[in-house]
Amino acid sequence: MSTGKRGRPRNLETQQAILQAAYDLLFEIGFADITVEKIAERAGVSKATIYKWWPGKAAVVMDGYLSAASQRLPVPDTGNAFEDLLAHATNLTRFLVSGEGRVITQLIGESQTDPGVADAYRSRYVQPRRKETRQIIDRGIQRGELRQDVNPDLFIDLLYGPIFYRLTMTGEHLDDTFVKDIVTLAFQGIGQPRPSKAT
Amino acid sequence: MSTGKRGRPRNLETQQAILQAAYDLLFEIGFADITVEKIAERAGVSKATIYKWWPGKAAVVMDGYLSAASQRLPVPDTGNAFEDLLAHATNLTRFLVSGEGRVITQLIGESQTDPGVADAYRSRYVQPRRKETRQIIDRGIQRGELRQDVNPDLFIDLLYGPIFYRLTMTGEHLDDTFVKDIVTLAFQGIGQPRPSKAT
Amino acid sequence: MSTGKRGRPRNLETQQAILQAAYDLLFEIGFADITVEKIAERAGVSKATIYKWWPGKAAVVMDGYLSAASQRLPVPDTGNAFEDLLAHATNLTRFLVSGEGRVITQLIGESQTDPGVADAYRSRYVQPRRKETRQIIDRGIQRGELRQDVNPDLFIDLLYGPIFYRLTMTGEHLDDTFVKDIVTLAFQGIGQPRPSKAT
Amino acid sequence: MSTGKRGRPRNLETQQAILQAAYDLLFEIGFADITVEKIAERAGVSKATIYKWWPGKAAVVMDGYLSAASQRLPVPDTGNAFEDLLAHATNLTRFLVSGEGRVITQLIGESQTDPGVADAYRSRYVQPRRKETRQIIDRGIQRGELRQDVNPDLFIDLLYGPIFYRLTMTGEHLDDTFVKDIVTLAFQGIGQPRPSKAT
DNA sequence: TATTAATCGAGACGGTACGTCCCGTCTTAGA
DNA sequence: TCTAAGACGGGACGTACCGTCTCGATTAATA
Repeated sequence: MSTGKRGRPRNLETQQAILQAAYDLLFEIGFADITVEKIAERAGVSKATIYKWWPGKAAVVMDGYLSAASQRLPVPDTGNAFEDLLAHATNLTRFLVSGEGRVITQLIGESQTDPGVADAYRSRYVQPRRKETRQIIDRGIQRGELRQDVNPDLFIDLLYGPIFYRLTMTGEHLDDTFVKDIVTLAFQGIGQPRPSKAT
Repeated sequence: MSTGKRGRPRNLETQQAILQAAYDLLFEIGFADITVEKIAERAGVSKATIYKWWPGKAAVVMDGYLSAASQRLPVPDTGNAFEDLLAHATNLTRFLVSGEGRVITQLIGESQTDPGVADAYRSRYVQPRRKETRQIIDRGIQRGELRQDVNPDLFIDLLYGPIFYRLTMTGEHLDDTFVKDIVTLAFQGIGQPRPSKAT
Repeated sequence: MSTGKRGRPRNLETQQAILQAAYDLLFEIGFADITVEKIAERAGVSKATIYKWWPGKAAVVMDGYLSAASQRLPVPDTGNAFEDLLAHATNLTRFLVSGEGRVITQLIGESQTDPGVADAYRSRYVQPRRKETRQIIDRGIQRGELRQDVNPDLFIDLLYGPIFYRLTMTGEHLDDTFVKDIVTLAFQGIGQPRPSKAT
Repeated sequence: MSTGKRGRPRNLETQQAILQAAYDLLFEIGFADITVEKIAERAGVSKATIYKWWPGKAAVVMDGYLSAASQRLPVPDTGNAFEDLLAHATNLTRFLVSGEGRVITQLIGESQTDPGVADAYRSRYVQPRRKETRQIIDRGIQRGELRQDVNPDLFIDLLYGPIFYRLTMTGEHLDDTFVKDIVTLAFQGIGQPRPSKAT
């Protein structure tokens, strides 16, 4: 009875080399200038091997990035929701504007056109990050620091949306001050504070 | 006296035909499948003419889109900032999720990689839209409906960031309900309402 | 043990198809109107493949011609040098003025400008032909019919030079009579015959 | 009559400038690399003007060469046909192998494909030269130094054919020795000298 | 131990689009 | 009226990658 495991097994090192090469190239020459041929050459691998396991350049590069970039941001837990969210958002922003995080915009860009890439990005990057952030928010809600009458996922959109909006669309400066302003504003709301509600 | 206008003048119709062709193709086959050759063929124009005036496909297509898409969103003025912003954001969102507006994500995607395209997009699309929105906000501030102690540009980031965040990154559903929720939340803030602080 | 034959081997049929296509086009539309694209299309081959093995159109066409045109002229051997040379020169001339041989002038033309083509033409066409002719001449010398005090290669220049001179430069009529006249004259010399020298 | 710029046919200067530019370029970059645009630019003339008077690059360049290269070779007249022909052929050869004359091969090459160029070359270059040479030959015939029973035009073919044959086809060395050998051989014939015919 | 099946490097190949160059024509402004 | 400047449609150039396809060599599990 055959287990279907005949033949030369897939070489793990080869896959690693491909992903590593894709990752390195992402920083060295950028997504747009990457080609499957360059990945193959740097990995010391044949093009056919790459096409055997991935549908194309975008998939390899995204896979390469997601595999390597598992260095999670720390999830702060100071006992104060505002402090935690501010710290987290600040960390994220510092990462995004660093050379390291800069490649993310390119992958976001590609994912606008390539559904496979978009899927991978969302399931392997966005969702996990949201889960982390939910921890902070849930703690804040439990402690009564955050509203309880609203779907808390919206909090994430409201806090992180503006950051990515600047990053990918307006191109305006992204720094700690901006993050602090946005987080503060998101906490307080843009509406005029109710002047002595109970009056 | 030479006006510097020697030689056969640039044919305006030709440029129009090119931009129109690029625009049409954007909807018919999508950004990724557009080629300069297809634009040239459809416009009844030679490739060289296109390359004479634009550096490449991305530039033509972006130009074609921005030239055609001058159909401005109406800027509501109901006398109430919340209503105005909600209406405006809702209109924008409806446009973005329509077939018409869907192409925008592709251009945003491309602009992540192509600085020229990003510049064009920001100066000819983002900035004008922000100016419109500033009118609403300024009116709201003057009427005392919106905070006066914060840079009002942040309001825009807080309101519209989440919409584009969903559109381009999380891929989650974008509908009127979400917009209403976000606008409402942005007004109130995510923080627990101060329980009659002054009491 | 590796024979250094890694990779997919070069497809012989492909090369044949390219050379054949180039050869056919030479007769159908002439050298000037040939393009690499036309060769590729007719051969059912991609342009890149052609450029991989030849530096350009001229090289392919010349190669195509030389590969196909190995139909050698017969080398007569009647026992008489004059008869042999006359027959050979007549055959050559008839060939040159035929549709078949007419394309040669175009290749000669191209070789004036393209050193690679000139090299190929000389080593694969001119030299072999000269070798053939040398056989006739050597026999004539051995039989005492031809001068023995002169470099016999000059004989070839003297006999065949005038034929190509008419063909490529003066454009005057080339026929059997002319060949006979030239061969006869080359045998006798243009100088006044020594009037009974020994008298 | 007027010496100023008034009423002076400007186009004559223009024509000269075009022909001069074509001629210069022929030496500087060679026929193959010449373009109408380069001629126009160097002549300070518009392309349209060139196309108004010539059908294309080959025609202009050939015209430019033939107009400039009217520096005739001297036609020697020593009283001896052999000496005259040798001197003339030597002069011609020296000219042909010089940088100056080297461009001729390129024009001969082009004329293999372009009938207009071939016509111009033959009527304005080849025929005049032949006429000159006929003078020498006619004198030789009258003096009894050259055969009288043969069409003297053949003499020219026999003498000059080999020179151009080397120049354009075999690519072998062309020097004074070769010329002397060929002229001598053409005088004597390649056949074994008649051993005292009348004996 | 030999067979068999799969992996893999190398690289040829058909194909598509690139961005450039030049062609030959045409259109305007200026002398 | 002639012509320079130069826009334009057209066509071919030679290049770069795409994704597919042999090859031959390698590698283990199976027989």
